[in-house]
Amino acid sequence: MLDLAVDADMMKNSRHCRRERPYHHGDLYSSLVKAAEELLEIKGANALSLREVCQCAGVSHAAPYRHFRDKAALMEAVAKAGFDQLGAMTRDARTKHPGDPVMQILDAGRAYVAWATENPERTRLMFGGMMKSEDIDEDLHRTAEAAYDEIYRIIDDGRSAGVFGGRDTDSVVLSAWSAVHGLTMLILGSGKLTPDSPGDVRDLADVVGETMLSGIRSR
Amino acid sequence: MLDLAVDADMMKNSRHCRRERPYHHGDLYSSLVKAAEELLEIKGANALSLREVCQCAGVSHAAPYRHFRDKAALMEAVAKAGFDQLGAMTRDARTKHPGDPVMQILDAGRAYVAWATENPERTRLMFGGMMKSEDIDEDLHRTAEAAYDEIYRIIDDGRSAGVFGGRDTDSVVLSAWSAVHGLTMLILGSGKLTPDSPGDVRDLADVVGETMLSGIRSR
DNA sequence: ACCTGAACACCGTTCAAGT
DNA sequence: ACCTGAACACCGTTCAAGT
Repeated sequence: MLDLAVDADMMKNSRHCRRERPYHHGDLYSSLVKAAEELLEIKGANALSLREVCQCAGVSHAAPYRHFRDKAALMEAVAKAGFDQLGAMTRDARTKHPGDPVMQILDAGRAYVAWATENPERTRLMFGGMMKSEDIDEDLHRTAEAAYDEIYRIIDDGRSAGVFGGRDTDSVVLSAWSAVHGLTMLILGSGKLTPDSPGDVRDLADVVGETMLSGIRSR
Repeated sequence: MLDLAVDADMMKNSRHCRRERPYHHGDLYSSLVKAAEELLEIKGANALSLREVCQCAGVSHAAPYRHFRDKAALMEAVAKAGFDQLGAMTRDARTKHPGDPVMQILDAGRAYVAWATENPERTRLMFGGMMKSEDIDEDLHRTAEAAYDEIYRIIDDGRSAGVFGGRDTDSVVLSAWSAVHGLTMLILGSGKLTPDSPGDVRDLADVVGETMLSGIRSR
């Protein structure tokens, strides 16, 4: 809790932090989400305070309560935006390689690992047990489900085409997703795996991706 | 932040919380670790406060600072104990099936997923990015490394025996560990995967384990 | 050597009051 | 309808003082 002056400067210079402030903000909801996303990656989940987010957005520390039930609800909105991006990227990987399920799943895996590596704190937030807690917004659940469905669709199409095997699609999805998600969390969480360039990240994704493919290909 | 009276009762009844308190505690270090482990699983990482841990251990909220640099250092000690258990379980899986690398890795995977499912908050602590931060105790790094080495040894022996393939042992370890760790984190973190019995957990571990084995077996 | 109690700067949340 | 300022109960950390 040192360098308060430095922190203040940093917040002024951050992209989503405003200097001028009319009494009515205009679009405080999405300003708070943007500011929270940015500060989350800078400070980490543990050190991020709602009051900082408010200062960054240029409002008093009580203002968010008009738009969010509490701090957790703001973080849910950040997580939802993340699942939206993840789902969109997976859909892109599918449509980019029509009729080629192997390239679809490999590309989706690369994108998954790359996005998570670039947004580590957001990824940890999304998969850190938040989804498990009782009072989760139905909206968030649906968005996460939609991202999952994109993976399901790649695997299911691949099985229909005879490219992938397995007893049922859910088992194959579970295995493939576990491998990619596991690599992701090991990169984010372990001191051992520390790729220092996007190329390194992609190499790791390909190592795990190839092994995963040998495991799910039809024989 | 409600039910303070209830929480106080709960702490009194918790296993590692003491009622009588001589001025000198005796073994405060390990009492704090035990209390932190227990309260961590009950309240979750976000809601766990050092002051609660102190109350549970029967000392003032300033007492820990004689034994730990700060709150993070106490949590590191909790994580270290977790890696110790994980390493021991993997070693058990190896020695229990001498000469059978397939059963060794399958059993180790089952134990990994089972332990994490029973200790979700500790697992999230261990793999939640803590290891990545700059000022990590060398002790903790060594303990985590020792747990990794147990997995490495299973895979390396299996490759020497011609049971597992792959270009090098590290790639195979990465693939196998990613699959098991990914399943683990999906169970802990996603709302989708919610096994409600140890049998269900084991079934999931076997689904992912079999696919992973098809991927790493020598062909 | 080990622990306490008061103090400090922070935090999330609430609510009457302002615009 | 939207935002502020003061207030409340908490929190991590420090430090002189007690045992």
